[in-house]
Amino acid sequence: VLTAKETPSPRDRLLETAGALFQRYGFQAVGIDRILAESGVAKMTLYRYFASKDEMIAAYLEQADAQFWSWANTAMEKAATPKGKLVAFFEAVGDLASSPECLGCVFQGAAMAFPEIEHPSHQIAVRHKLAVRERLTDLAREAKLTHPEALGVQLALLLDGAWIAARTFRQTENPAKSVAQAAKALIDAHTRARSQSGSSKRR
Amino acid sequence: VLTAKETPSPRDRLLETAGALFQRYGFQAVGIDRILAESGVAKMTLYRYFASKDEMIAAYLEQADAQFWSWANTAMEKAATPKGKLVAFFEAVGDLASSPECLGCVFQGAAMAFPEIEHPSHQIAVRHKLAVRERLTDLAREAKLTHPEALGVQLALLLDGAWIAARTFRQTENPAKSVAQAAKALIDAHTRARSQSGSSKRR
Amino acid sequence: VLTAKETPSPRDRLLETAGALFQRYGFQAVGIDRILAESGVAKMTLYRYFASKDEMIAAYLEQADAQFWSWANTAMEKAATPKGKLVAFFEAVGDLASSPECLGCVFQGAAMAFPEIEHPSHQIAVRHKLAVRERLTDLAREAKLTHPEALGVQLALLLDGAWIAARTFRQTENPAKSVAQAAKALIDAHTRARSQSGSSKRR
Amino acid sequence: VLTAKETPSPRDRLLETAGALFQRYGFQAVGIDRILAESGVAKMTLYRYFASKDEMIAAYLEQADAQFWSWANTAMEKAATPKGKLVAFFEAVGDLASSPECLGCVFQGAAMAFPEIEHPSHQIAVRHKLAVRERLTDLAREAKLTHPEALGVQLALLLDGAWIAARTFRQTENPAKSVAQAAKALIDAHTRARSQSGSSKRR
DNA sequence: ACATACGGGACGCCCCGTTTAT
DNA sequence: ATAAACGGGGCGTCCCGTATGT
Repeated sequence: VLTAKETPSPRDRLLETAGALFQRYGFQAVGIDRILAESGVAKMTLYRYFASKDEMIAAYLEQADAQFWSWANTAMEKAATPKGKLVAFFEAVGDLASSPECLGCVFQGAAMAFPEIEHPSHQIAVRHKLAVRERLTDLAREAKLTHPEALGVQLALLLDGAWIAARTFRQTENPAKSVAQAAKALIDAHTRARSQSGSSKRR
Repeated sequence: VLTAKETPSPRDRLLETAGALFQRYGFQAVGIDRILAESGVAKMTLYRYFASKDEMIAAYLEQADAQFWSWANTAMEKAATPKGKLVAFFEAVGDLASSPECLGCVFQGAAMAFPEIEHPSHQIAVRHKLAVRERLTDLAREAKLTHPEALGVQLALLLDGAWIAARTFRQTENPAKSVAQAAKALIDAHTRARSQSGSSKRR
Repeated sequence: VLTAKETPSPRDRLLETAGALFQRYGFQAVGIDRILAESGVAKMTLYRYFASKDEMIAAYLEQADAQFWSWANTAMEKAATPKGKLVAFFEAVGDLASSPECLGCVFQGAAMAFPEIEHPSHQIAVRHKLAVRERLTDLAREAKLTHPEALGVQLALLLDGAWIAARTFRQTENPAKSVAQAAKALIDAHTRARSQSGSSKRR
Repeated sequence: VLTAKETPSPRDRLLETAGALFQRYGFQAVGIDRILAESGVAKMTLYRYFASKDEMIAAYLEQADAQFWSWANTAMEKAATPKGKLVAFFEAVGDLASSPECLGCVFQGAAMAFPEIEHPSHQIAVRHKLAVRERLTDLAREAKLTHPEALGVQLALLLDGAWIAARTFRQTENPAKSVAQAAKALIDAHTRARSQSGSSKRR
């Protein structure tokens, strides 16, 4: 009934150590030797779990994606209505992104470190961002907000702005806390009957 | 009126070549040798103008900052009122960030590539972002919008979201175009007499 | 009369497989994993019989020493006189060393692969070579040849020259066949009454 | 008129350091990192002179071949007649091979370390050994000895026996000194008018 | 100012011999 | 007995900054 709980598997140790280093220093600045040294794992062990450093990065990103959704769902569970979930989510984002230990969004880091869109890790980042946008759009639709697709896109922009702000301004002048207010403003703008965005008349 | 323009100085050639490479591939992925090869400048020449690669990056960022303001001012000149300038700016951002040749914001790239906030290039990025926020706040204040500081922060978040989106989604599903609509919504929210942001009543 | 012969013991399978690989590719180029894979023995089993790869090599060399003497005695048995045994031995050596499947002398290989004379495997090689020299000297003495010690040394040199030639020239231009003629010449030189070797007159 | 004599070129430093290490420890036991550390040469410099470790080994062997002939010719110059040259050569070999600092023949080492005859370094070793045999045969022919080809082969066997003995027995019981006596015996055997070698019947 | 070389170091991927868990 | 893990090392590539030649 217990399955190897005292010592986490080398794969998990690798991903955990690598993830911490990647978040703090970036994918390119962290060499596998450092990951191995800090995780106490042998080099051959790494290459039996992952074919290359890039694959380890991809595996880490997949895991981070799952962890993000777990965190996001937990944050949204506290609200009952779709609109409440949206607000709760952005309040949680604002709290997290303005906390000093937040290092930003690893998917942004992956998209920056691997600029070629065909790169597997870049693709994972794109898929993650699209999924987040989709989720926001779905909530907007469930909340009967006007132009849910446009709102989803706008909220996604705001979200990414908060993450990059968290990384840029770590302690000082961190603007990420304002993301919740901005999100509420956008939601409110799509709550009123008279449309502002979308196809009303302009653009 | 300007002299010696047919042959740009080695320093300018270096910064131009390096800038193009840095934007496309990132600061870490571009080696000094490639910059030299593509610019046709000798290595010793580089080190007579810049003490190190980092200093060259810093010089490039300073130049990019000036170029950004030149571009931004040009975009805003087309409008007469402060509010119009804000809108014009975000429309220009939306056009640029959603164009396929846009590679995102180099200051974000610098902040990601050099995560330590004490790093000179990171500091330049922070200063740039603070200056942009300040400019947006000033325009909001000049436009007599409510809570100009809060609006400036929110617009800055939106702006960074657009830049990072431009880098992440290059061609496909690029959401950066929506930044103008979102900005207008936030501006509108701060135009109404009854405050939405800040401490009024909330949600 | 001998029991359990259909399934040789893991130890014997290891030594046989390892020996074949060592002879062909050398001690350093053959890894433990390959020996295990080709012999079908588990790794732990190997380390239950031998404390290390070096000890397995040593065990293989001891076995090869016994096999050498078995082969040599068989070759010499065909002659009745000590001198005849010497000649028969070198004729057998010439035949073997010039055959295409001969891979040379493993003791030479051990002496080359482990140059430190204190190394156990090097020591085994030295002892083997000394024993061969001693045997040749004894036969020379029994044959009443002049200066049997000197002749033993010279014949040993010739013998080693044949082995190394067998390894160097595998198929083409193999000179090892000439070892028998050379040995006979040296034996003849020590058959004459008037000494040629030793301190006769010159340096 | 002087061409960079104060500091030997990196290539020469590499070959000298590598040669000393290869002779003492063998080709496989010496890694390029150790060669670089002991020679004070950068890794990239090595790979600008040699495409691989194997090519460096081959270059070292070619240089060793030239040095061998220089040494051999010097030894043979002291004698006037072809037969005297043969004797002088083997006396020099005996002196060198029995000296404690002699580490044997690097071509034998190459032939053992790279057993495949197609391997470039093995080929160099084969060519070296064939050239030595040819030289001995030529001298035997010039000396009007009987059956010069057979004598050349036999002397070559003896020579290789001396080299391998020098490597196997370093200090103790080194038999290499006897190579000169043995060579003289073989030369004497081929000096007499009536042939000893071949098929006659003996002496 | 160019061009080439160099030293030093990091890194990626791989393999080896050995030990420890299952 | 299967299988995984581990420390250590090896090779080849790359990069940065300096030092030459010239």
